[in-house]
Amino acid sequence: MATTTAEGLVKFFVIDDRQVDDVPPSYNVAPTDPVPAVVRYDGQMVLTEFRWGLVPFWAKDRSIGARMINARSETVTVKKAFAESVEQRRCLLPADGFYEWEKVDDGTKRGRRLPWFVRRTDGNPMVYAGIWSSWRDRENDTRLLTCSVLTTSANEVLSPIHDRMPVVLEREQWETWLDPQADMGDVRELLAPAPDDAVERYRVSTRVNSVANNSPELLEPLAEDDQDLPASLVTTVDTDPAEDDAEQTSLF
DNA sequence: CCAGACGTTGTT
DNA sequence: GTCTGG
DNA sequence: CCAGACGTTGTT
DNA sequence: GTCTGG
Repeated sequence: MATTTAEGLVKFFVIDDRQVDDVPPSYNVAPTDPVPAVVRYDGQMVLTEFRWGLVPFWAKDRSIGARMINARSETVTVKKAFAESVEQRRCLLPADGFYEWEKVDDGTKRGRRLPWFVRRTDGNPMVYAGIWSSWRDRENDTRLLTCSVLTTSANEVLSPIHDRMPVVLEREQWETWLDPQADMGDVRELLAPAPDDAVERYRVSTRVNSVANNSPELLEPLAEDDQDLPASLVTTVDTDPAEDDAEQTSLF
C-alpha cells in the first residue's frame, strides 16, 4: 500500500501540533511503517501518525504488530484482538491508493506476483476505515500507537486479481466512522466494498515487490507493452499533463 | 504485502 | 513450509 | 481450574 | 485483559 495525503483532504482536517510536512511521503508502505491517520479528538478531526500493524494493549511485545495489518470487517467485532478497538478507537487512514498483487500461475511454487496500483477514479485520496490501539512499552514507558486497515470482499474492479480489498470510506461516511457514540449497527453498515465505478487499477513495475524501493516512480503505469495481460483488463491511464500536475500537488 | 532466511547440540 | 525483517 | 491464544491471506 | 480449549 502506498500512502501520502492530499491537500484536498487536509483542508477538512484540523491539524494538531504536527505539521503536515512532518509526515514524510512513502510510495511503498510496509508493515510497521508510520502512516498518517485521522482520529476524532475533542470533537474535531485531528491528523496524527500511527504505526501500521496493530499491537493490542495486552501484547507482551510489539512483534505481533507486523502481522496485524488488516482486520476482516466481517469478524472484527468478535475478534479479541480487535473488538475493543473497533468499538472505541476508529480512525481514517488516507492514502493515494494501494498496491495489490495478482498471483499468476507460472508453474513455480510461489507463482508470479504482478503488482497493480489501485486508486480512486475521482482523483481524491483514498480514505480507509481503520482501527488503532495504544500499547505501553515497558522498557522505556512510552506509548506505541498502532493501526489496522479493515478489509472486505473485493468489488468487480479488484476481484479479477484478489478476493479482498480495504474498506474505502466516502466523505459523508467519515463522521459516523469516527464518532465514538455512533450506533454500532450504523458503523457496521459502512463496512462494504467500494462501488465499482469509484476505483480503478493499472499495472505497475515489480520494483514495488521490494520495500527497499520507495520512490514516486513506483506509481508510474507500466507501459502497455509490458503489462503482459489482456488489454481488456487494463485501465487506460490518462497522461494529460494537467492530471500529472494534479498528482504532484497532491503529495506532501 | 514481499523477500529472504531458515542451524544447533551433540553426535541415538 | 514458515517465520522474520523491512 | 490453568495454559495459551489473541490475526489475515492464501493454501504453489 | 479476556476468551477458549483442555
